[in-house]
Amino acid sequence: MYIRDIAQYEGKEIELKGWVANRRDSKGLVFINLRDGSGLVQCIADQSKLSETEFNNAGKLGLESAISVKGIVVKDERQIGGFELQVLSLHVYQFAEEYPIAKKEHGIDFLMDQRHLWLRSQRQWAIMRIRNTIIYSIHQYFQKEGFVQMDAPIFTGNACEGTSNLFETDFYGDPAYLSQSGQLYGEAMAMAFGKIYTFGPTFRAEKSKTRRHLSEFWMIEPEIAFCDIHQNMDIIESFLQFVIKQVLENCQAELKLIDRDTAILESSLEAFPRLTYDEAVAIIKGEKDVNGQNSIKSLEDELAAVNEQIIALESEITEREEKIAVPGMKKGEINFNQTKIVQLKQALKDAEETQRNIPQWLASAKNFEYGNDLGGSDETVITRLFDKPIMVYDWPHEVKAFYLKRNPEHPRFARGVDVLAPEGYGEIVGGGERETDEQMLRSKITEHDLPMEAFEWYLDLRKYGSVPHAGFGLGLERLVTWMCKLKHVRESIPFPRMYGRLLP
RNA sequence: UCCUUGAUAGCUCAGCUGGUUAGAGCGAGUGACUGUUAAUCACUAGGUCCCUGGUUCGAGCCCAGGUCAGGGAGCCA
Repeated sequence: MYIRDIAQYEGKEIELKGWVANRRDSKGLVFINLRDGSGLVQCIADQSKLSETEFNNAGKLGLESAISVKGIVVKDERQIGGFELQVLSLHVYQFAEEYPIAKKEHGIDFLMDQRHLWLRSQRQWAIMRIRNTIIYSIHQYFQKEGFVQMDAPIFTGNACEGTSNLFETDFYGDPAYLSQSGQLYGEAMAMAFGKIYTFGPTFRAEKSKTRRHLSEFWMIEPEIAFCDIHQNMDIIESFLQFVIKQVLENCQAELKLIDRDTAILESSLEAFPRLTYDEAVAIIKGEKDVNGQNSIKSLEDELAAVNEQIIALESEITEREEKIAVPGMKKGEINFNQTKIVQLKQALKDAEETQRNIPQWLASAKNFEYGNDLGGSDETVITRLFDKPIMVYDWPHEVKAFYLKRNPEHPRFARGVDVLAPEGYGEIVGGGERETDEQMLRSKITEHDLPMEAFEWYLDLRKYGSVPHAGFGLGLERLVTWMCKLKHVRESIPFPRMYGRLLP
């Protein structure tokens, strides 16, 4: 019996097992918010309906104590799920020790240290359930489209794209690296099965400290034989839209719990704009407007808005501080104002950080040098102008991986495609059409200063039935982060691994 | 690796221009209250002011070096 099914049992007696998410008492009454992993329900322990021991135990329950209760389900519109439980008997599995996560705001470092417990909180529960729906619908999409799920190795002997820093391990005395992409193996498997996808962990040893990086994350990499860049973009679009639709249909409650405004998810069900690199650069530099919006001007407007917001926050803080300094105010009102002041100061800190960042982004956008890869801030700048993901394709070949095919009409462009999520989230997918010509690949491998012998098996794929093919890599955590509109990827995975974070 | 912001009670923070015995709220403990939603009210306990060195009659506050953390750049999904 789980809380999520409680509506079917109105007026009936049921048994629930779970943890105490909150407890309050009053004379003769104890209110217990019970959490069982499937949902939350308030249980009322009434002195007149319980034995003395049971009632005393109810009053002693600390947060996260484990209990089971039997009782009658009663409809009550005031409650979270619309129902509450009138307790008839209560069994205690364990009285929990003092729980470190208080019913109050905490700093991120503290919460990350308590990640094993933080996962129990409502917001994390909602995020992880959305993550689960995303994973499930990814499999549903590919399975219904006839893709075969296959796994690329995690230990590899070579740095596949020769770019990222890899984690080195000892493989029976030889150096081996943790995989940073299953891409090349995906191509081999696609030549065997036509359409495949991998879904596995990926490792990057970058000392990145930003809101979009993890050292260990999950990547989905489909690879399709007989597919060009445009068909590849069609697949990316229909795939992402399927996932978004599933989340919208199945996670309404979770989205509401985390206050996700779903307007952008809904508009993402319309066709994604497809821009060439040249068009994207023109937009970033402010040479070309989008829907009447200019990137440079919108940044400047935001900076002005942030400046105003800072002044407003500062004056509200001063005002409230002066108010509580006057003697005679009731304690409850002082508390309320103090809590408010703490929140306002946090908002002020965030605003000041934005205030420091925007000028850097502006400078980066204005001085963007044609031919470079888009930086994190450039992605932020461009995606703020759209209400759905955008696809940028045909990149200068120098900035992209060696295995990408050239545009046959304009060989200075490689047929890569990046999908940038809206609302400033940036790259969630990177992919493209692969080079099919063996000699071309050999010269690119030499050009990138990569060890030829490590790629001989890969080059074999171009000797035996080389065909046009394409694929892409989706960063699961980045998709979860955007869809939940999280501030940081670290909240999108149960136990994040990042620079400086190996525990818990 | 670079730029930037920070570290004070279990947690979130205040602490003025360097000045006597370092504060609040939450949490914990005790008590009051029969409908609470982070309940409320009263009382109690709770401190290596990140570390090392320096300046000073005097340092939580100033200076130097370090550690850890937040944000950004680079790199990327």
